[in-house]
Amino acid sequence: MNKVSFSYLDELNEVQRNAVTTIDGPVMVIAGPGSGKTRVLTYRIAHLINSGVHPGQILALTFTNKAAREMKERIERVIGSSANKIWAGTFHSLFARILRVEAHRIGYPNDFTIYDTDDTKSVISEIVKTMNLDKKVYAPGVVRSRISSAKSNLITPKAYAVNEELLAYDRMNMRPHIHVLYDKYVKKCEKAGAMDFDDLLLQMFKLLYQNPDNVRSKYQNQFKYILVDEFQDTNYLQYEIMKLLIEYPDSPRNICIVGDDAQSIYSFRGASIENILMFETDFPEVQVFKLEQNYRSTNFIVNAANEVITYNSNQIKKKIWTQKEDGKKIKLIKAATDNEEGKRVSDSIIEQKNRFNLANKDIAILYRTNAQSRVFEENLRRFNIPYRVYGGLSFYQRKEIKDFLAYIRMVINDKDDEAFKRIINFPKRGIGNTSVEEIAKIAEDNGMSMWEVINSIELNSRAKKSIGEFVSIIRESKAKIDKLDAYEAAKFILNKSGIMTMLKADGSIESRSRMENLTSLLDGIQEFVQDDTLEINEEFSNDKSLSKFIQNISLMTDQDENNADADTVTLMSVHSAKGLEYRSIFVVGLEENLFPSYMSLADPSQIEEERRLFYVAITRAEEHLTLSYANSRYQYGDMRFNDPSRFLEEIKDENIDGLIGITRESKGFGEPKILGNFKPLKPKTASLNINPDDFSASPISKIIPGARVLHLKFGEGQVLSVDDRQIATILFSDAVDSPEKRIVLKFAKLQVLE
DNA sequence: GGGGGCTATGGGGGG
DNA sequence: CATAGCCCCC
Repeated sequence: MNKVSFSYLDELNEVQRNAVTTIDGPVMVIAGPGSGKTRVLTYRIAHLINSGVHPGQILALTFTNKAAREMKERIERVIGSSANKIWAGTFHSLFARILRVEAHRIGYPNDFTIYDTDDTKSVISEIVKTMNLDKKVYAPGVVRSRISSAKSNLITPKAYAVNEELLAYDRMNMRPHIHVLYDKYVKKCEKAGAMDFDDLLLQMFKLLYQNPDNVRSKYQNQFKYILVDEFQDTNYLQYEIMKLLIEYPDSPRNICIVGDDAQSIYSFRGASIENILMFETDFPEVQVFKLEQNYRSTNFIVNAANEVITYNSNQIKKKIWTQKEDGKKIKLIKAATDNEEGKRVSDSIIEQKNRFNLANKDIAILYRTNAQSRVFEENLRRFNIPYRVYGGLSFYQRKEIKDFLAYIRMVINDKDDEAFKRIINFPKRGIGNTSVEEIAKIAEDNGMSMWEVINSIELNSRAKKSIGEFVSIIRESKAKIDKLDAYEAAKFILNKSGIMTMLKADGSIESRSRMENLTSLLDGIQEFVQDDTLEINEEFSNDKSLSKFIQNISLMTDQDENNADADTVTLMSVHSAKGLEYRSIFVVGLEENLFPSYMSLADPSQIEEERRLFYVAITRAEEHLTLSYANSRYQYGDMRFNDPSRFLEEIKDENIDGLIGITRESKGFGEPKILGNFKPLKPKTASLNINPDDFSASPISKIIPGARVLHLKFGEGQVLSVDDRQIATILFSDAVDSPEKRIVLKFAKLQVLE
């Protein structure tokens, strides 16, 4: 029955095997890209379980939802359904889960609200306004990041107020009052029963550190084995939480950290490479395993990665290597404009699919900023290449979804002033800014929530009647949530809110899509109600209330994962590509000011982080790596000109193939004139399967009317005519859209068939 | 006091 | 290009 099999150990190389089987005491795995890190992690967990560890005693922490999901899936494949007993997930989601049970011990309600970045910024703006500070100087984003990094370094508002270094920095930037804002912000969140993303860590720390009712030992006993993925991305606070969980008298200190300093790309949110050094000091008995053999990429790609990273001065010495063949050289696409870049990349994707028999899902386009996706989306659509965009504005960040969720938040936690402000006058019911500010002021002065104010204080605002309407919507909804299941309750609230009525009345295409989104959120809630799979810990699993549903929604940043197996090209930021691999990778927008980002140019350490980011990007590729840049692009509404990225120069020429396509010396405006044929292809174009080795382009002089030719993209065709500009009209009978194509001979790859 | 339209400004990455 | 803030009219 429970036959224990250790056969998976045969699939590992020696270093990997040692990293998997050394289960006692602290272990550090330094894992280069493609070195089988995830395999080591999953097999290590499988090995723990095979060695008699109960799955519920394992805590496996990751940074992104995507990494967590992938880890869980892979563990399940190895050990079966008991995998769902493992505490595997992101720091934020697992700590939120614990705090949902324990928060009352540290003065928070267990059904605390989670503030996302927008909520946080809005709270800060409010404080800046009431303090009569300049909102340009105290931009909410800037203030938020100061507060966030204070929290990440365990600096309380009190400590901040006397920390000369921080104060001096703020004075230098003409923001001497940040410590006051920090203090007020924390108090406001506490009063609203809300935690921001940093609080999920900070309050977890507080819980373990202050140790009410000896709660710490409960979790120390529960988590006998701790694993941390992407350790180079942890911040000080996360490190301290780990230590509280692992360090106690006679602790076996079973902690395994996995990471790669060369892939540290999150210092902007407080991650610190120093944690790796600190770990070696705090756990001197640590056993270190270095995984340097790369199983992912061919040699040209590995070489390029090694070359690029040598330009960084701060790094743990290691060199990745591969036994694979040289493979294809790196391709470079040089475009005149961002739009041409989009076209050439799409063009190149079609060519690769045909020449190398790649599926769409083997291909990913990686960019530095999410805003770059638009041009690629447009062009991929034009070529009828199915694609999927990760990141950017997720489903839960859409306006209509946030509005509806704000209603639900209000119904569940009426102290949630951020939700209150969002919906008090949405849909429009005649309660303007003046009234809202009056309510906010009274709330502030009396230490009440805004909801309490409108329920207890007679306002002289003439919006009184409308406020009454709002109160009854929320009250009636409140009366329902305990009687109905999450789905019925949500449907009731949505109806009451009037959002749907408003959208229906509007009738625009946009409104219709908003209504669809709301309906699909309701579907999601229905699914949640009917879902019968068990969660990690049974004490959490029977709650089907609406409150339970929305509790972790702020943490759900990924887009719907329903069709993860669909055959689509993937578009995403380099950050979210970490940990993934594709047969073919396009890294686009390689220009100074963009990649590396203009934000990083002044600071050498930030340039190094950009370089690590580039390192991450190129090491995602298994066989094909294409780098592209544009001489000019539209940014912030007008045309900008950027130089090619310094990172391109850091790759030795011997690893790079010649240019693809036109080299335009002129940095002119507008569309390049000649770009081949960009009419849309029908989807599911039959792959032509032309072996590139059998293909050799013929000289232009051979392309004459009547000749039979082979084209890499369009297959076999017959030349009808060639005009004096050397443009041939060719009949491709297999082409799905229009069989007749005009081909510019100067750029076309045509082979004359005898 | 509230709502709609126009102008000015800022624009990174993720939980 | 998107959003916030401002002005002006209802």
